Amino acid sequence: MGGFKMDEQYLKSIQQQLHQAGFKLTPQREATVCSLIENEEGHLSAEEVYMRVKEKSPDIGLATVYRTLEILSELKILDKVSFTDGLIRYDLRREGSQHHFHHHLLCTQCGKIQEVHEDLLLDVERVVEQQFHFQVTDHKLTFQGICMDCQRKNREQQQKQ
Amino acid sequence: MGGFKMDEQYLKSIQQQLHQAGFKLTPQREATVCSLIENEEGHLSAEEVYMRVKEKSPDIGLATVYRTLEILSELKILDKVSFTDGLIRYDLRREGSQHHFHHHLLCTQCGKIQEVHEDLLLDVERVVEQQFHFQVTDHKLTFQGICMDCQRKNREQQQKQ
DNA sequence: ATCCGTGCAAAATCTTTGCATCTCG
DNA sequence: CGAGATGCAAAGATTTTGCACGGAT
Repeated sequence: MGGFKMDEQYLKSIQQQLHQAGFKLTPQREATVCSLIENEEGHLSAEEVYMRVKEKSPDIGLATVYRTLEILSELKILDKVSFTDGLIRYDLRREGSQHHFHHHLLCTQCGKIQEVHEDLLLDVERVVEQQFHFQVTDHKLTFQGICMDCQRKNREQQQKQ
Repeated sequence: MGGFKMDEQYLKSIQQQLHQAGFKLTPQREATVCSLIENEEGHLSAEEVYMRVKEKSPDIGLATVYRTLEILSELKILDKVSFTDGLIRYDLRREGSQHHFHHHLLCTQCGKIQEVHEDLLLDVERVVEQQFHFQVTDHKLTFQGICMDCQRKNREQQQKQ
């Protein structure tokens, strides 16, 4: 919506999923979904989504945002994630409900979170199924470490000294 | 400590780590650590730890349990984890801070959580480091799916019908 | 008219903090 | 003895819920 490009296709697809599940496409829900798409990979908390939605639709209530996020989670359009602070954050599941959730790389130095959409766990899941007889349906994987930028900064810092 | 076997060695090691980090060895802290060891793989919440500690040491306060859990987390004796409910749960890190955190298998049918102490991510970490230039220091991996017991139950259920 | 959705405010949870007192080392 | 730890209660923070009203079919 706003100035920069909005993934209309994706928005429509989500609206369709809401509709097919019997939910109405209210302005509040549309505004919430738009904010999520505009901040894709932003890993926003409920409060952060609320603040962004409120810029465009000032009359919306925080409870409505919570209720919408809950619906979107149930429909597997979103996944709830949580990193360093205890806050629940919401992450669009672009891969769809039929694929496994994407991975995250969390930099413990700058806090940045990078997404990995390639599924790196196919082999590991085979081991889990064969060795532990556990039938995998999904996964959540986060690597903690130092991102490329911080590695570079750290090297530069060392050279100065 | 109570009726069943208590891992004295592990308790001592944790007390030593507390001591070396400059913390006092109070009865409350000992009771908290004991409850955690007795309920290893229990993935207890703060409230659940509190209730268990209170059985042995009725005068302890919930705030003290929170403060102790926070200290143990900082010392990497515990890891905070979170599964289906939003609650923060505490998981003893037996592998120590020098190894990567163990994996979890969460059964979405019965809610049981199984631990996998073998590190299945060595190859994947190599890919992450080479392909994404991300220097991995730790990871958190949870598989969702159906545990062996539920698979069996489901098969038996199907045969009846 | 009916059903669903909404905003507001209150309630419910979970967690942290301030402070007087106590205790380990 | 003194710094750190504790218990209690109060405050904070986050999330859920109750309820009357509103809007679309």
